[in-house]
Amino acid sequence: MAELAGVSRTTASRVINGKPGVNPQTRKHVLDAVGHLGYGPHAVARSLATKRTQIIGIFIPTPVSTLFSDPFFSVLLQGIVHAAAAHDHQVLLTLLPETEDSEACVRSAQNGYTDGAIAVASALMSETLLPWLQAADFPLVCVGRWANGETSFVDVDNIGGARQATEHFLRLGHRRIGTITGPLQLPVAADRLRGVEEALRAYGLHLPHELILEADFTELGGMLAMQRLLRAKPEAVFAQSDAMAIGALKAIRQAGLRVPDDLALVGFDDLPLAEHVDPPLTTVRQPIPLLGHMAVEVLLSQIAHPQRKVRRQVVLPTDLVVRESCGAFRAAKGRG
Amino acid sequence: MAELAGVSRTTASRVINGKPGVNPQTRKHVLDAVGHLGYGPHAVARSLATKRTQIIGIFIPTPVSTLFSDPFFSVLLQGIVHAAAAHDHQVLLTLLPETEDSEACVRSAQNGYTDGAIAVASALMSETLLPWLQAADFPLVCVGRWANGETSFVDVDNIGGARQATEHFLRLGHRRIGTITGPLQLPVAADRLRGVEEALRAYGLHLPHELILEADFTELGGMLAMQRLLRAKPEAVFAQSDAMAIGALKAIRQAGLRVPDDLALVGFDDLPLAEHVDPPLTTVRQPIPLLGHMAVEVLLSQIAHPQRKVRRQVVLPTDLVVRESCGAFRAAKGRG
DNA sequence: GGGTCGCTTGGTACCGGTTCCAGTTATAAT
DNA sequence: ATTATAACTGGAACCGGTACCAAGCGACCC
Repeated sequence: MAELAGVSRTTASRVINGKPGVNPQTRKHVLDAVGHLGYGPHAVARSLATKRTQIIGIFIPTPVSTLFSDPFFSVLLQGIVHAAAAHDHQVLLTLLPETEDSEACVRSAQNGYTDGAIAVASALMSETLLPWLQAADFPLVCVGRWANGETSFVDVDNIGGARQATEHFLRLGHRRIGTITGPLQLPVAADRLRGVEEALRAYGLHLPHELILEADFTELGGMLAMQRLLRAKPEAVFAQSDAMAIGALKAIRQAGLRVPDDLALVGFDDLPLAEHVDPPLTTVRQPIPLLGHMAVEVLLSQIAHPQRKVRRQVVLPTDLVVRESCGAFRAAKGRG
Repeated sequence: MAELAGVSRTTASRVINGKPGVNPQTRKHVLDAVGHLGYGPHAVARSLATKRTQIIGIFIPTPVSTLFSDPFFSVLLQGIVHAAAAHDHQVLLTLLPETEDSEACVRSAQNGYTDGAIAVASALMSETLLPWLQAADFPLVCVGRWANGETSFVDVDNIGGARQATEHFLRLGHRRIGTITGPLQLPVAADRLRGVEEALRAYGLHLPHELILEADFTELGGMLAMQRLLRAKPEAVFAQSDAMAIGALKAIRQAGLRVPDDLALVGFDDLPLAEHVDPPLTTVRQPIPLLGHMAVEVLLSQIAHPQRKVRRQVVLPTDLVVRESCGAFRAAKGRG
């Protein structure tokens, strides 16, 4: 122990934590000793005493651990890790075990290593785990809107983003607009659908049933949905994710049609992939790193003020990134 | 505390850890109490006593934290997290602060929260941090070969993979083969270059200087390198990463040439992106999730047997994934 | 010169587990 | 009946820090 080199551990503790009320000479003496024998405080012991670990958890239900290969998640994670580091916190990846006993699951997650946690919204999460976590009064922030008003969340403006995409189509002259959605029981999918409907309604249009295809956010799902959607002969298609848009692209090409000449296409996310496909994908960009930052901010403020029951709910704006697949450049050229 | 519900905490501890020597009736009694008041052991306190946290760290120097958006890293991380979970461990993401005082940096990383760590090889890591970590006798496994023989590592067979790609070109009849490398001071880049040279040598050929272009593994770097490489008029090009191959693709197209008709191209990694570009990229696949698994296995065995100084070094095989960009299908069609 | 105050410092309990050892009781052996 | 032995349980120390409180000490004031 460092305090062998001079003083009592109380004083050593004061020096190391930079607390006031220590003689400058004593302080220097302690710091010398610290430097001399390469001492570093033992974080675990400190946590036990202070009841703070400076660690925030990320809860991932095992069944959805394919999340990792989702670029959305990667970028989100990067944002979270950076924001956490800026606040002197570390990030613990916690895989929630697959079990029907969600109470035990929550207990194991809330094992004391984390001061609070961030969870990515998913059907699984919301149905089984969230209620327990809330009941345990554990600081938690969801990424993605969560229907229950009790929980803090950060989200992007899904309704607005979908509306932007749809309005873009409408301005380009398209009227028969189809959409490929995610699982509609997820708020994110329902919101994006609603955005499409709102934009159409503002133009006095409505979205007929046969132009809505429900899929699962994946590329394969997008391809299958597009194959069915083609029968309804849309002029333009808004896919709720870039992955589905890319699947749709394949289906369209297989059907012998061209994008954007025969069919305009817009995605959602702005994955790095989006600008590399052929044609480059017009898409709705989400400020994902910012989303991660906000999640950390909200979580830390909740940890710092556990008594304050205010749950903060943050919604960030989206941008439409216009590339080739929507046909806007071609239309402009034709006009100009 | 749970032991208020019956017995001493010693006995409670025995029950919870499933140790022998407890009366079945007492055991049941304790378990009832545990279930009744929703008790879960406090991981931090346990760690303090046992000196084991069941957490493995992943060390990421801040300057290279763009790693997160690298699909290689995402998949690796997924493999690590899964393997760790299978051994009842969690994963802590530790961003190493940017500072020239690498000793302090290492001390902060080795703060007691982790039983050991996995680090992704990088120039930065190897030059400054690794020596300290080794000196501290801290269980550490590198992903990517590390020149110093003292450290455990897991890696893929970079030499073999590059050889596979080159032999593929040779079998297709190409003789003037160019290559775009990563930073050659990294073992991974040097190895892949060596694989190319070995394959050529087996055919009695050698690699002239003007056909080697050093880049930085990124798409932009690949594009710039390809622009210069085109002057040497290669028939086929092996890029040491898919990202660079994609950059090369752009440069080739800008130059008015077609792949694979005018120039055959092969990458390395098999990113998800690889099959979506046009033309789909022939590439050398790395077993990345397996790499993560092995890293965890090696690390845990090292943690379990700290006295045994044997550093394990694992090298996994690679596969050539043949798609369109190498021209093999076209060649076969032409022949058949 | 004695009392108060402020600055520094050390003593001690505590966080919530684990571990070692001693003690208690029941059972078996002599 | 007495003692050895085994099975079970509890007491106390310990892991390495932090927090609270008391005490030592010189300066200052009256």
